[in-house]
Amino acid sequence: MATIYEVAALAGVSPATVSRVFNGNTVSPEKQRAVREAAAKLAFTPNKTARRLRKQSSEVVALLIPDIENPFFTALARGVEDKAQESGFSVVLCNTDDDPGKELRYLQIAASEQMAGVILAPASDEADLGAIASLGSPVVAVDRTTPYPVDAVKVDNRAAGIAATTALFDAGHRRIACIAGPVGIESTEDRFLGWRQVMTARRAAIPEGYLQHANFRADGGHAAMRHLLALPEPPEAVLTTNNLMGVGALQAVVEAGVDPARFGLAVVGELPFMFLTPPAVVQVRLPARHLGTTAATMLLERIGGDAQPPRTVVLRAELA
Amino acid sequence: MATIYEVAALAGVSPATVSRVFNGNTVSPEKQRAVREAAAKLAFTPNKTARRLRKQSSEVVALLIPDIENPFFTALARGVEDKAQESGFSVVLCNTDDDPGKELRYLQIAASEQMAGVILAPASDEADLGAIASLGSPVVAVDRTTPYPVDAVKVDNRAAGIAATTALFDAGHRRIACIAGPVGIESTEDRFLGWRQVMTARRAAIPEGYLQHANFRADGGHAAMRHLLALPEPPEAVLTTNNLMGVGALQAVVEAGVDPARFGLAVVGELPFMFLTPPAVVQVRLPARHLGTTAATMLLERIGGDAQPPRTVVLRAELA
DNA sequence: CTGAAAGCGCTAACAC
DNA sequence: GTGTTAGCGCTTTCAG
Repeated sequence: MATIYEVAALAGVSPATVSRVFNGNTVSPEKQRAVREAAAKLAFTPNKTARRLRKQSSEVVALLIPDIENPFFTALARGVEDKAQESGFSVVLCNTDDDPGKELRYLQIAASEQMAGVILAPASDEADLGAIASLGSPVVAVDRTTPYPVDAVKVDNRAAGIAATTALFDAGHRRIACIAGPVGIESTEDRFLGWRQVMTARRAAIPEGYLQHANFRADGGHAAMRHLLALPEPPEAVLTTNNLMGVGALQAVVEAGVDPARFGLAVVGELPFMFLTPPAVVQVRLPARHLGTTAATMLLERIGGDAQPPRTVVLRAELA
Repeated sequence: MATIYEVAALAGVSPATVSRVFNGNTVSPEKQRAVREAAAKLAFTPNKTARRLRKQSSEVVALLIPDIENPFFTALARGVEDKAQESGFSVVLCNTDDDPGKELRYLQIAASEQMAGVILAPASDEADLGAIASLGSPVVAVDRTTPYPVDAVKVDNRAAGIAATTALFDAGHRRIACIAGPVGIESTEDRFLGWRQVMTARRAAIPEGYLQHANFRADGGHAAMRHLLALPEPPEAVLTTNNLMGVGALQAVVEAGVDPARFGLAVVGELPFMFLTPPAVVQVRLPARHLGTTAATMLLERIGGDAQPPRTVVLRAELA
């Protein structure tokens, strides 16, 4: 790897001039050319590490999400990467598994690698953004918000819950249960509130046991659905507040020998590669990728020096 | 962010000693303690950038894959991240979209960021590993191999094709078509060869048009399947050589009003979240995550100085 | 076992 | 417009 000094020597200029050429500063056309030629000859690539040490910042952002294998976060990640890439940024992927410890460790790495910024789907309200924030690196929260005054991009979860539940009503169902995520997680809580709002507005009873709190994964949805189906008066329809629980719930329905197309299953989120026909599951599509691009855009603006007060942008989910 | 000098001053030692403490070198217990205390008090985290500049290497590896939204690569990525994380490495995610240009650009970034290594699912045989290799950074190819003498982890694709086709035979099908990926891609080519081998061995005819080459995505599989179904003598079963084409093919089957459970569809790869019952699609599970952990393990060994000649490890796929 | 000092490659004042 | 120079924070000889 050639250095700026070797290029300078070959081009007959000073290192500073080489640096200027590669940073778009004013340099006379002749020297400009000489430098470029020399650089080409030596296959010179500026050493980003040295630059980073000097400038105290890099073209790398961290993306902290619970699990890249959740299709929702996969799409989100893709959106982030696309946008970052466009602006010459790289993104380092961090699976937190919703573990505050892992999250914290990654946040520290982000700081010590002087990453330019962080996009974070907080594992908990306790996410300690203090360290990274005090460092001056911008943070944007995605999918979930945090108590810290940082930018955020989220979905209108309440509306999503309402849309899904309404669709179930419109399909003729009345005895509608809800499989919600763990208590205390904002996104799922809001979706559940949407469900309850519709139920109340439509004067539908909510029998004992119709609200299930499950873990956020497929096994949680599966167990909850089995439980619901075993009730003395089982529901005729169910809303799950995220995609993975929907997967588990659907599995339980199928296993129970119930025709999923007759049972009313609605999920907030997408079940990728669904082939049941006619569409047996009501899905409220979350704009996952768009969430990612939006978050990345905001982060890049902050990195670019934008200093307006923290914004929260809310994206709408869409029934489909 | 406190520096090593501030810690040194507070602890009453030299910067070198602080460095030694944080690098596990021999330091007397008392100074050891003094340094740790001072570091804790100042919330000191070693600056990785400075260390990297000095040591000419980092704890970051690049992962270049076609598309994180392909569940196969999602799982692979998860495996890589898990393993890397275990050893204190971060991974930067790069979607090449099978575009050699993008691939090259990322490879250059990897070099100029002095990343410790690269895990690459090569977009093409032309992947220019020269630059990165000459830099001394290890590379391991994953899923697909390359002409360069680097480590590789792949699947026994021929066996996977054989297993899938055999399963179709065993289910009673004889007129079996194959939707293969683009020509020239090793993995898909081997799977297709597995199909042909079984067809020949079993003396099954391969009518005109029963071999379709499609792009690697769902729309490719969809179009190919429509084409097959429109044949004067359509096949009674079809093998697709990757997951996404399988998705498209299944969609086409369903759209054509054919019961997928009666039609014989086999795919090399996994269709995540399949709920058709009874299992309507033969799937040959690819050990995607394992591919990732294996690749990461090999890469880390190389980074650790392992200098044995390049190895290729072949993982088996499993029918399920 | 420990300290002093010399860089790693680059950028940003500061002079000219 | 261009060169000189002083670091960015760390690791690593080299002495002691």
